[in-house]
Amino acid sequence: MNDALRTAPDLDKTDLAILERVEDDFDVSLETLADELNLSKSAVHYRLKKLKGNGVIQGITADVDPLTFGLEMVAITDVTVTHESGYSKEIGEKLMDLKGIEQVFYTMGDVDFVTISRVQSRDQLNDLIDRIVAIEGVNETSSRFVMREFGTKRTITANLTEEARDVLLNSQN
Amino acid sequence: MNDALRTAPDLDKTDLAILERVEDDFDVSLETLADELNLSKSAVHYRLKKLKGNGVIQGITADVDPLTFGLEMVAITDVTVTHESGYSKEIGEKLMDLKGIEQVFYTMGDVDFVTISRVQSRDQLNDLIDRIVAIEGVNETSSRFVMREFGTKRTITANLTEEARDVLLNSQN
DNA sequence: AATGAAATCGACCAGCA
DNA sequence: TGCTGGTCGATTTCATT
Repeated sequence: MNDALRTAPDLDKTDLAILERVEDDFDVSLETLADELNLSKSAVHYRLKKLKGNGVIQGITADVDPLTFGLEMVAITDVTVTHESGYSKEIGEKLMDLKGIEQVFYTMGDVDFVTISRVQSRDQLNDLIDRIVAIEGVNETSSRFVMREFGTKRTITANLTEEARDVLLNSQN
Repeated sequence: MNDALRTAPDLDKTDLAILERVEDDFDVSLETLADELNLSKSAVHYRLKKLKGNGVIQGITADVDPLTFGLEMVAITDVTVTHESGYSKEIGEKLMDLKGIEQVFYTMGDVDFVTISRVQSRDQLNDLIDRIVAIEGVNETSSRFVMREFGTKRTITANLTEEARDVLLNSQN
């Protein structure tokens, strides 16, 4: 069996249906889910609890509007580090610790890190870049402004190919 | 007043405290929140409902573990489009519609789009890139593999600078 | 793994500061 | 407008199958 599926203890299509629903919107009543799936409310609850317990559902979070806080500017910044410094893990963590940085990726190739940050203004981005460069081992940075963000689709289930779905459902069920 | 704050109807520090909590973990009881904030359960509920109503909280979602579904490969892909095609909006939406693509950014500069995708394998990434190139108006692509992802900190409140906090709290309260 | 009943918690309402 | 306490409905738990 695929090593990557080791943490996926036999999900069936009911679990998948639940996940698809709550990943997009957790504010659905058990009754609605139960009706849709022809199950009792308790059964749905039982499965949800199990999915939380085994880590398939990692958490329930509220999505807060960035614009409410004036965070209207997004930048993608390439960060290169000095080749002597093998401290990629430490540098990555220090980048994550900076206020304004949302995501940090350590990549293959000559650009070492890619960060995505959300700030209020160009000044704030300049400050942020100063703090990036101040990190020990960081060589140089190069930033691009984002003009438009196409609705972050961070739903895992929506990103599954049909083949991936089938593999999952046929593995045990 | 800052135009960007037009949608932020006078939040006070209690609202901010609630947001910080539920943005990280919505699975916290009203009673716990009420105790922490020295408020009644009803008051917390009242504020939460308001925050949902005015769009500060955009939704409640379950975070699903990508590895459960074998989605262990992340790629950052630069997409350039032909300069004749002014259909950036359409192209961006078509990119978002592709299975595997999580985020799409339209940027300033010579690289037009940056996409972040999560797939199961190199083959799946190749398929995805084929589908990207097949989109009308797409010129060429260039991908980088992500070797390490430093914990996506997608909490807005955690990314606020002290100054931003102060501006918010002093604006009305 | 699923069910129904019992306990607990959240959602809503009327009234009040 | 924001809060309180109380009521009702939903969710969580548990014994049982």
